[in-house]
Amino acid sequence: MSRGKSQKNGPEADAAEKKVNLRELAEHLGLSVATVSLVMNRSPAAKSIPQHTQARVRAAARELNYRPNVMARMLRQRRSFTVGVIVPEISEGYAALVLSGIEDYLLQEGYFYLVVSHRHRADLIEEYPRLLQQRAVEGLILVDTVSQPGVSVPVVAVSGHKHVPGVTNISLNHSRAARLGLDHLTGLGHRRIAFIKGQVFSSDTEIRWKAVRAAAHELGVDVEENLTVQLESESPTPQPGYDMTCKLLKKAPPFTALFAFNDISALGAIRALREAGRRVPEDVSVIGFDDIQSAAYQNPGLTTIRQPLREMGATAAETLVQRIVAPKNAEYPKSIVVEPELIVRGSTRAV
Amino acid sequence: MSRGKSQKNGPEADAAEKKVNLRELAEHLGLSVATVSLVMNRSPAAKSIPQHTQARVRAAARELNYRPNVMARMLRQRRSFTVGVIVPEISEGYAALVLSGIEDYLLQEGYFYLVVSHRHRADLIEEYPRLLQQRAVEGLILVDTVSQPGVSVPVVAVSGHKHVPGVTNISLNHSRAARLGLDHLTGLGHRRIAFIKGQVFSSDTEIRWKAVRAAAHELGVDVEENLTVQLESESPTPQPGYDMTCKLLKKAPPFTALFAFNDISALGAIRALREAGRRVPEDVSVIGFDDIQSAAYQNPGLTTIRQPLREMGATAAETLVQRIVAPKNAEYPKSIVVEPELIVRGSTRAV
DNA sequence: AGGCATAAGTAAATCGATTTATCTAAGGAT
DNA sequence: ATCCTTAGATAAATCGATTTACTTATGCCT
Repeated sequence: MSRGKSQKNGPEADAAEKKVNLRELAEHLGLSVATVSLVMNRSPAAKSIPQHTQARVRAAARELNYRPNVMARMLRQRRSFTVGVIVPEISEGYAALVLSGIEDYLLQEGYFYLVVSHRHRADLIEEYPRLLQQRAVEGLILVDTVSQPGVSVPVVAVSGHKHVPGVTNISLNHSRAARLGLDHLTGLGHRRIAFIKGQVFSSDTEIRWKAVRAAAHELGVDVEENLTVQLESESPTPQPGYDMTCKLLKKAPPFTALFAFNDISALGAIRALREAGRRVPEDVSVIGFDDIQSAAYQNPGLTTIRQPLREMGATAAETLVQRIVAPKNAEYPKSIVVEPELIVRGSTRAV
Repeated sequence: MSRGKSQKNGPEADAAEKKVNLRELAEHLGLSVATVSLVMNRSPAAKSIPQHTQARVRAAARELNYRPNVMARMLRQRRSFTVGVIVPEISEGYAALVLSGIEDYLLQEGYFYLVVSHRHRADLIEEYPRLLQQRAVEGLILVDTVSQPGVSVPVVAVSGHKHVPGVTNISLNHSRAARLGLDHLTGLGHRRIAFIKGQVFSSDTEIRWKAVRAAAHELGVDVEENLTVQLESESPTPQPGYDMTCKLLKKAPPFTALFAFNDISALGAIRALREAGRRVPEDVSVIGFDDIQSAAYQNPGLTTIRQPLREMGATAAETLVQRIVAPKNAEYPKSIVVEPELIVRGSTRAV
């Protein structure tokens, strides 16, 4: 209470309570709703209304605390200034960073967004695009989600790779990413490298794996079947990475480095290695992917391939907004590629 | 393409393209819009309409792929089925988990939510409640955000502690939490315990610190001024925890345990301790707070006081929805308290 | 035959803005 | 005196549903 604002501290405090609509404002002014609306929207048609009247209108609007009803405006303009965002899960590093980039751009442009997370349930992946469209979103951003939305609004897919009509894909330069990672490991003298592939449902799994094999081939590194495992569970925690590394440690020949699908699984891998008595990085170097916020604060700090996730989100939002305001059949980018960056920390070292 | 669905696979595929509205549907049926609306909404007033006609209406709606326009419905019913959520930051950890709980409940009840993050900027904390209300949200959830929203919709504050009219606070039993943590540390024989307090803007900082001091007093533990530091930066990373632990290591007398404000700062603390040559947990035990998802996968695993963040989010959403549908001046809970849990992992051990 | 119920459905108001086409009065030109 | 232009505004349609208060026809009862 000590520093609380008083609840009623002026004439406008009362006015703020009751909502006044355009008609009431117009009556108060002795003008028509049309005039008031034109003035409030600074419409070009308001040019014939003298400055004096315009000022009077705006003063009254402020005084009565007039706020246009968005639902009415949306209905009339057939625009919602809302976009839908579909993510697998909010509670993990990847999506949270992308969302934060999306938000930055959208709010600044006057849009809001509705988020839904499908947790890899196929029925929800099917249903949510429809549901959001019924909610009148003007566009959709899919984050790490493979879907054929039968939609009539613009769609931008972050980490999308399929060419689908109506969809702009934002993706990392995976060839370069793979090359960065393997260059780093081979540069440190590693030859026997284990790999953790992503879950089948992750949209980057396939393309990244292809890129890794291509890069390995270029560098003359063997990608051995029995040094390769694939994440399986849907858990957004490091657990799947832990599980698969345990499996690797059981079945696999010795290896000196591990290339994980992402940072989260790298954390699980490090834990499994430690428990098996293998030190990181002394015995095994581990490299992750993404550069989530806590990667820098692991012990040791996680060497990783950074994806510019926040920028990818912002770019997705920017592209989507451009497509929303563009004419119906305008051209649009089918694909936007962003560049990775190698972040060297303590989890990798020379053999 | 190989497993893509065909783009046009039936008569309804075309119908799905063009939007049909209520009037058109009614014309197609040779009925009035009133009748069709009553049937589609299963309104009690539709009881006089024979089953046969009702079936006909629904069949046509399906066939023409009729989807009611939400904006029109919202306008008429003066309901948006949307709530606003204000968080400091959509990053990993705290807010992400709470959001995920909020989403679980809201979607299931047919609500959507708009998220905004203020990043501790005072102007945004002021502005966003207003902005969201102009967007016609029916209620507001504040997550870890201290604010006096001058609002006319129900508000639920997760980790809110101030008694503000119109606000329901959801908070942890901090006395018990502090007691759990200190019981654990003293049980392990620790007496010289360092503390990291939260940032001044964090809504839990004050109450948690009071609780810690009270618990320490009960247990006969000294809380020494020069073993206490306070987080300062706004960064959502472990950096502030790192910085303050460095400071602690410089100025402070020796200590055997560290009680961090949250898990994120505990990670920074561990890094700082390591760099100073102090092993965790051999030389210093570290206990965190929150139990974020990666806490279990630190090396060592982080001992922490678990807040049921997901449940807190779900409870916040549930309470808010109840308040939204309740009559205008109904009673509502002023405060809901949830219980913490001690999670013992590898970062603490006996002296 | 007259009165009343009921079934089946509809007309019209309403939510609150936006926007186009139109109106009036005053001034200027001829 | 008449016509034209312009400034200053407004009436009314519209967006697409919801919902209340009716209407009309039919059947039943006495």
